Amino acid sequence: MDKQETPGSQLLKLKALSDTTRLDIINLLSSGPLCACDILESFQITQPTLSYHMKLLTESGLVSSERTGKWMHYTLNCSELEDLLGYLKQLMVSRNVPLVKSSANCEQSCNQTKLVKHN
Amino acid sequence: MDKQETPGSQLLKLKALSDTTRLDIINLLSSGPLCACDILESFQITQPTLSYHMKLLTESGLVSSERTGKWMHYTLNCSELEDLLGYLKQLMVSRNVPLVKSSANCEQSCNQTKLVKHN
DNA sequence: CTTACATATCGAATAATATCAATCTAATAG
DNA sequence: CTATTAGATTGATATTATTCGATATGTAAG
Repeated sequence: MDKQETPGSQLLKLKALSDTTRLDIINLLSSGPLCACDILESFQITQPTLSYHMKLLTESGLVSSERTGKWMHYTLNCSELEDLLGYLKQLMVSRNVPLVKSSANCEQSCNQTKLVKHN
Repeated sequence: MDKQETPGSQLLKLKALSDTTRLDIINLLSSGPLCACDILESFQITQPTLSYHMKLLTESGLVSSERTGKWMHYTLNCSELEDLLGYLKQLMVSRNVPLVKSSANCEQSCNQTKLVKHN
């Protein structure tokens, strides 16, 4: 019943990155760790909203958090980003493994390379 | 008023990839071009739904479409994927450019590297 | 021209996300 | 202990995405 997650749950990361605010936060963190108060200043959002976004980012693994006294420090987790990169990179290596069941309706024509004409 | 797009509109691609169905479609296409009818067979969705997803994928640039008679052929656009990869990769190169305005409230403490203690 | 088939679009229903004000918790300072 | 400050959580609401049935469009075949 669970949604089929891509290996290593890359989908979660992609979801985390698919929002302007969060992508901007990732950009900020790419320059080094920051505490929530600093991140908050860069955006026109309220503190609860930032907290919500940081939760999604940390849950995706892309960002790790560490408490230092009252402050939360957020760090970009490069190894998880690398994993995502690896996953996406692998999509570009044409695997030539027919993941598609042979077609039923347009059998003799579809499912070939683009040069094949449909009768 | 427009949402600020990341360079080259990578956000659109990330949004396109942030859905299980679409990510699965991309996976299918990574093995080679396919027509809509073939893609449709791999999923438990209706034809209009597939059409909707293909629209998002092509609008993001990640997939290009070509009509051959009645059939639509969809092809993974590797160069656009490469662009996205490049964008994400660049996030891992610590730029050391302070994109954050110097903090106002926790001035003397936050906004430093993680080793700095907040007094 | 009519039919059949592949895909796209429309409109409406539903589900998932994002946002905020209010409140809570944890940590430090006094 | 009390007050203060940084963040998290909650509940309500607004916004956006996803999905489908119905229908439209485009293409080829008869």
